[in-house]
Amino acid sequence: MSGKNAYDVLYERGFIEQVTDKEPIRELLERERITCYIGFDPTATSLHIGSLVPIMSLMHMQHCGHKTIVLVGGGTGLIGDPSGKTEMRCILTRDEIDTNAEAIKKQLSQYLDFKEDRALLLNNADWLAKLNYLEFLRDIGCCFSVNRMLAAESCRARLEKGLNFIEFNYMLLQSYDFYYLCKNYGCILQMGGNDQWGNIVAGIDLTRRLEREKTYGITFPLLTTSQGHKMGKTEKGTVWLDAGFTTPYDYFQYWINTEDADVGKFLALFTLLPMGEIGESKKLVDSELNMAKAVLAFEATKITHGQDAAVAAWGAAVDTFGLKPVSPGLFPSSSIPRTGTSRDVSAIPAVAKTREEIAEGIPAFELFHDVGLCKSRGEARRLITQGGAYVNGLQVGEFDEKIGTGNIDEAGEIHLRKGKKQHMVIKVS
RNA sequence: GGAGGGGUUCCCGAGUGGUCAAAGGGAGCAGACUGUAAAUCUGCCGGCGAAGCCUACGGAGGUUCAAAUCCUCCCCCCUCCA
Repeated sequence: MSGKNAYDVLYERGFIEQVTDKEPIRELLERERITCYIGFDPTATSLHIGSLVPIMSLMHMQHCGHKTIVLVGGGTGLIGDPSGKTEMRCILTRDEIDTNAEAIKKQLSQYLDFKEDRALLLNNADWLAKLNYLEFLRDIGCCFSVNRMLAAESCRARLEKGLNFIEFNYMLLQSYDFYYLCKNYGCILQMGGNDQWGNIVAGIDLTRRLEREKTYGITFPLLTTSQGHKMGKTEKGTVWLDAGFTTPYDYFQYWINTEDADVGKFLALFTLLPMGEIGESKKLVDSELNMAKAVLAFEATKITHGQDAAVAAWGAAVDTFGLKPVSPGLFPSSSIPRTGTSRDVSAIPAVAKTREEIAEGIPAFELFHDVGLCKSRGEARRLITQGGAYVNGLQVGEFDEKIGTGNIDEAGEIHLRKGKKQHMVIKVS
């Protein structure tokens, strides 16, 4: 076993909401190299920030020497987990799910080491799809008490709104997964968001009945920001882990805009920096906290997109927001650049235009819409009228002011800005 | 299967023939203040446009000069009964 006890690591970093048996789990993790698993729903071709807590927990488990199984819910995805949702989710087709499952597998290998079976990627469609209904009912269904299922918190919430049979069955399938993984892969710990508690406990019960095997569960807190907002949602929509959906620049910006009250918590959850250094940063007050936010943004971006992309996103922030360098004494383990300005603006969102396209000048409101900064021309007009639009740092006075070749700077670019935070560069060729 | 209640703009939720692009709240955007934070205050908040036009109140028809509002049929959801 390498270094620290995985339970202690998860606990001190704020990952643990509930545990089935605290001391036994701790001792087990101390004593043995175990196998644990977390399921991910293949609802899209990329996971988003909402899945980051589970992903980080698996990284910690792996770093502590344990084996991890990432279970892509290719089979359960056909059903849709009712837990934690107020409405039934739209059901995807088999093809969509297979495509998504593949993409997610690939994505997760950025975070976990899959070499030499240190981590496994499995798809529950491989066993769930083969199940025979009558056999399943006989062998598995008989182990479940409907009374108990109805009493579960996750179910009660949905009982208000209505819940159909396919969803009600979800718990059996997830329980079966745990049993299957225990039997075939020796997996004895399931983790997941706190909304999974009922499903996890049900799986533990099932495994004990069928295999006479003792298994365990851990749940993570369901994060909202201090404002009570859902994690990972911004004006631009979901913050994805895929660079094609959410650029490293936007990803960095998401984290650096963390509310003051969340900085310490997020550093612990979303970076791999030592807790000692994170504790030190608690002394930062007022605007000094921005340094901690920069480190959070940098480290989080690095984990998801790599060092180079993180440096570029940081450079863009230095350039456009005058981000201050982080003091050398703070977060010594972070690889964030410590010195001066980079003038590297390559990470700022950009669009290309030719000289001909703008030769005659484009009315500002059309340009802001065209470039994607505003959803419609009307919105662009409002923006400009309210004084929130800038070209090369200068406020646009009239909504139909012509922007053209005269606005190109020495670097061959035109810088557009919406409000304080949203930048866009037009590269003119 | 029977009875009743519902489906309204991103969300919640008013609105029962014209004054409704539709109250109010939330979210969101912009401005002021700041630290790319929070809180607060102000403005905006369907699309295209000069007036004006188009698209929207589950779906399809109909009545009417005029319908989110009335009628018919259909779909979906909830509650109670079986």
